[in-house]
Amino acid sequence: MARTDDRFRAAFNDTLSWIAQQKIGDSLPAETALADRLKVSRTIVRAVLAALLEAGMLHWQAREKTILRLPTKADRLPLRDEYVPRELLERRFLEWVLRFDVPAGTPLNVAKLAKEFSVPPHALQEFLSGLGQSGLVERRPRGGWLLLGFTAAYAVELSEFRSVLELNAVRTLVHLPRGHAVWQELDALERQHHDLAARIDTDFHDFSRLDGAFHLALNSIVENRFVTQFQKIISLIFHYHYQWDKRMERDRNEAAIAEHLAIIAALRSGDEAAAVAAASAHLLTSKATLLGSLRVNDLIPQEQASLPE
Amino acid sequence: MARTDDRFRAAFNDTLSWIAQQKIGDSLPAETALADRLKVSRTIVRAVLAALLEAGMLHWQAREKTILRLPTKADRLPLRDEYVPRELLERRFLEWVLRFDVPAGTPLNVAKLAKEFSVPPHALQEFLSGLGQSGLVERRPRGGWLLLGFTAAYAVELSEFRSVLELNAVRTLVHLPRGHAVWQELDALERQHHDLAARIDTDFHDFSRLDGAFHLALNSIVENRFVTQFQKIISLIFHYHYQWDKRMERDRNEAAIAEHLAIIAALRSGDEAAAVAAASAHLLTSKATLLGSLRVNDLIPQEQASLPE
DNA sequence: AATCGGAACTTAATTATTAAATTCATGTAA
DNA sequence: TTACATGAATTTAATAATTAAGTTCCGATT
Repeated sequence: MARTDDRFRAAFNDTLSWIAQQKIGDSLPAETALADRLKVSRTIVRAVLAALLEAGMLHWQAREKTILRLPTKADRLPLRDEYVPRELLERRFLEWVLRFDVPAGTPLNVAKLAKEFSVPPHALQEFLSGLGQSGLVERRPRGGWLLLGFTAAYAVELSEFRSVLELNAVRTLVHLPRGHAVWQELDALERQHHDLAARIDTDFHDFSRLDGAFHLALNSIVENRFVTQFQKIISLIFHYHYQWDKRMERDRNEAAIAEHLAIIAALRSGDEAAAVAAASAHLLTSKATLLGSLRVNDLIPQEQASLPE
Repeated sequence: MARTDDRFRAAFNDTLSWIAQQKIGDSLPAETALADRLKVSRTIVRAVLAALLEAGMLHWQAREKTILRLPTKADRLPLRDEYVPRELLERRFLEWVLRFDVPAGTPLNVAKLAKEFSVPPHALQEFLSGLGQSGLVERRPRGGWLLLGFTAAYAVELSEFRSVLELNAVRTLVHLPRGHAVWQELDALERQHHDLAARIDTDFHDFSRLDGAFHLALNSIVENRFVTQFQKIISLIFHYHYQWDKRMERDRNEAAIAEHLAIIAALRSGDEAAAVAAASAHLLTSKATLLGSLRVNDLIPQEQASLPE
């Protein structure tokens, strides 16, 4: 077989559900209307109508489409075990890589991985191609992929790149007029930080989310597709690691809250040097934390094995 | 047919060439040795040997491989019109896009484009997936690609991102010890700039290359895979545009030389603020030039058409 | 003992097939 | 007559099937 007919099946079942709410003798809307409703092309609508005709549920001649009988459960078409959507694949793959089940430098087997992640092989291929940008994975000259992996060097460079982008954002932000929406956002974030600080002993887990929101707010003022794109990768990776390194989590988070508050204060002061200094300090802490979490997971020691060419 | 046997054909022809230099009755080396020499797997070597046997050129039994006759031209296998290697595809595609034979917002037809660029469709697919990073192209939800194109907004954001990265490099560079190799490099570049300035009336075309070398040198001190990766895209795009916009080329280049020299001087002074200022000025000029080249090519006016969903 | 050869087994590049979208032409009812 | 519905053909891309090439394992030979 070639392409799957999942789309047809879903449309067919949806149509059954709709018919079930009608009466015998009612007629169905026009093909285009059905297509709109089902969000599919007319081609599928016609295939559905043909199937209904075949099942004796419909009288269909030209524009006349009359319901002959109501559908039963047996009429429904079974859906094949669905493939995982792309976004979930991304999550799973990153989790798999970052979670170190895989040593750096291993060749990836597309067919096997595809099965493991329950996606068609070419979908994985495409995903990996797109991942080239992240530097986590590399194409080998004659076929196959190599997992470069999340090494210490990678973490360092990622952190440094993050600093470059974020300090740039801070430098811009500090000079923005007070009317800019970002200041309100920072006010709200400040309150949330104070709030979390007060109940840090029990709720320190909530920091990961707040951290994400804080850095997103800082960077939101830079409207640049390249920055945004990298921000996505960066926050994903930092997010994952924050979640896993459980050592001293409460204390780390408490300290980070203080650093965030210091940054907000420095930004408000309008003093660029002070804001940059506060942000730098926090970014350094962040970097150290990320590296620490690698050590915990025993990922640091071996520098990437020599790659087979 | 499935996979091509180009690799086999090439190996076969190579082997013929080698045999032609031997004498009848000589014997061939071991399979592994041949595989090493031909840079292919033993599977192919054995296929080649089998083909030689078939052609009556070889007596082959177990380890005995004796040449029975020397090959003629007729023995050579014809190679199919070869597919374009990936790198050339990249060049052609970028040229095609940046040269705006294509309006922004057009859907791309993979099959057709693949034919046009003489690559197998799936190779183009993969290429496009990898191009996602550049923001020039976008995947549509249910199949197909959309060329976002090289719009004015794109050029602006690219320039600004470039500035962020390059100013960061400058900030680092200015504090490097005088013993660092980059200072020698800058000395050499300075000489080349003076040299070109002296013969600018005739040789202004040479500036494009010198410009590339200068910016590469600045950024070379930042050892960061993400920076490097972007640098590649950036220099590619700027390079193309410099080549095409022929207005005032001599004057523009002369001015740019002066700006480069100012940057070098400021870097030498060790004054970070001055260096950043000089670099900023040049980056602004660069951005203006890039935008100007877009205007020349009539790409600015229409903001991206509303994209079909 | 070290290397070579035979052969099965993996892996991924390419082609072929099919579902679905789109387009164009034609017909019908307001 | 005109707007909209239908019929049918064409185009497009997702998936499966096929085949070349790479890898590994094991027994044989020097």
